[in-house]
Amino acid sequence: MKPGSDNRGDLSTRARVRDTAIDLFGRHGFRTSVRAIAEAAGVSPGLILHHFDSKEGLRQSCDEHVLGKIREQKEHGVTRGSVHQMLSAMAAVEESAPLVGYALRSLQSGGKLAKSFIDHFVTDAEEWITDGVAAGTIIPSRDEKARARFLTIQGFGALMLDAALNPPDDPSDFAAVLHGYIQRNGLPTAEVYTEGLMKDRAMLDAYLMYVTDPPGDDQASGQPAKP
Amino acid sequence: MKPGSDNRGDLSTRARVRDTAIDLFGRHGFRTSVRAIAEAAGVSPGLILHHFDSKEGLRQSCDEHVLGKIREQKEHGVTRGSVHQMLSAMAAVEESAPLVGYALRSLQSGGKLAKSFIDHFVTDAEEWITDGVAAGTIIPSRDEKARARFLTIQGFGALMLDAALNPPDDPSDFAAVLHGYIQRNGLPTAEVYTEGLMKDRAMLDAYLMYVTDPPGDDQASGQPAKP
DNA sequence: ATTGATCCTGAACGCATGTTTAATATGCTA
DNA sequence: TAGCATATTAAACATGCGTTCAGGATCAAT
Repeated sequence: MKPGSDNRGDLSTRARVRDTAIDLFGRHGFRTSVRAIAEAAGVSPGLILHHFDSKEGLRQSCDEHVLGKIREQKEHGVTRGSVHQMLSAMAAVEESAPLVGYALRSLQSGGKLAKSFIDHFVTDAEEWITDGVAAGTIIPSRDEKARARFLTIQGFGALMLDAALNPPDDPSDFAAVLHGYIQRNGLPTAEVYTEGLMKDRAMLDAYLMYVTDPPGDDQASGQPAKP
Repeated sequence: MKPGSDNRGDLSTRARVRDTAIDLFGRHGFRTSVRAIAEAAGVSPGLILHHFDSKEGLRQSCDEHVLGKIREQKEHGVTRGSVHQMLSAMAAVEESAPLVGYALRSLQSGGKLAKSFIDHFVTDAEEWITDGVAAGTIIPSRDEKARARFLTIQGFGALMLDAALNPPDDPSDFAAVLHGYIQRNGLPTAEVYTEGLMKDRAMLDAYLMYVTDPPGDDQASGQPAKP
């Protein structure tokens, strides 16, 4: 039926528009205009809405494609381990760098892809944490799932905020962004995760007591979470 | 000279416009239109630009005011301690809750206020960490300044990302946002910070070796930063 | 070759936005 | 009171945006 697009699969104009959209959205955020995407892709603005119905439809297509590609990379066993390792590896591959940029942007705006994206990495974290605990290299937790999610959110959150505060010369060079982050925070990260932060159990005990016997909704209570 | 505004200090129309701007910017982000702010403040759109020259000028005035108020709160010694503790305390006070909202929004867009805001909290963190180390409750670091910054960025970053991923019923109720965050991540936070994450020093040693003898720019090197 | 579907374009529409402008109201000063 | 600077408004302006529309180009099928 469709003469040019569906049978030729992903090499079509539609795919090209989607890819340049991913690239520009990742580089300059989601406020990038349809016209700008059209010009970069060498098509007319009208065509984009012919293919994707609306700008929102275009974003949805981008979301799906990015998530699919990331899942694909995982299947191929590109990386195992930490968030930053995987992102570094992906950003280093020329082809998938735009995907990383797009994903990070979508994290910032917290859409549906953001949730899927994080869930994906949480699952990943759960796996290598379980392995680590079994191997005796990682301390077990009272709630492994909560810790995996926490570590993932903490990792991405710190990365995004650090990048926002220390914008590199070329914000679209995500390898450089990662590099800068590790340079600034590598040592404290390693320290805190292997040596801990608090010397006694006062904070942890306070929290455990807090959940067992929660006080009123006032803020004058114990000190549940520290930094 | 100015009959109504400057001598009467901060009770003027100009101040009212600024305050409602802070409130709306915090609630709905910086894309809030000048017209919306004008309507909420009960003035005409033109008046806002008469007082602040441009929307950017309005934002700058908001930035200065928010930063000043936060500094003021610190001077009065309202709170000491972690990011979440201080934010909780501020968000609980009806009057200063909008300031928290505005500050978090500005963190997200990473402007100039964001840097000042973070710097402020980093300084705060340095203080209570130094005290903690002196008191023997906090483990010393090889680079105290870097760790203070890291912990601050990690704390804010995790909070912002968590809030973006789990939007509460009323995103403008920042006390609720904080509460939700602590509920989800309080335990793992306490765990990781008092018990650590890694059981052996392999990761830390790998990083220390990494900075002493940095490899090429490939990602196939050691494992500098973990999650 | 004619048809019909799809791809694609260029111009236009409608809307929201930041900003400007001309005019009016207000209140201090002389 | 007269004058003048300031506060304030309502309307218009200019721009960029997402989107629509009418028509042309391209290609498979009859």
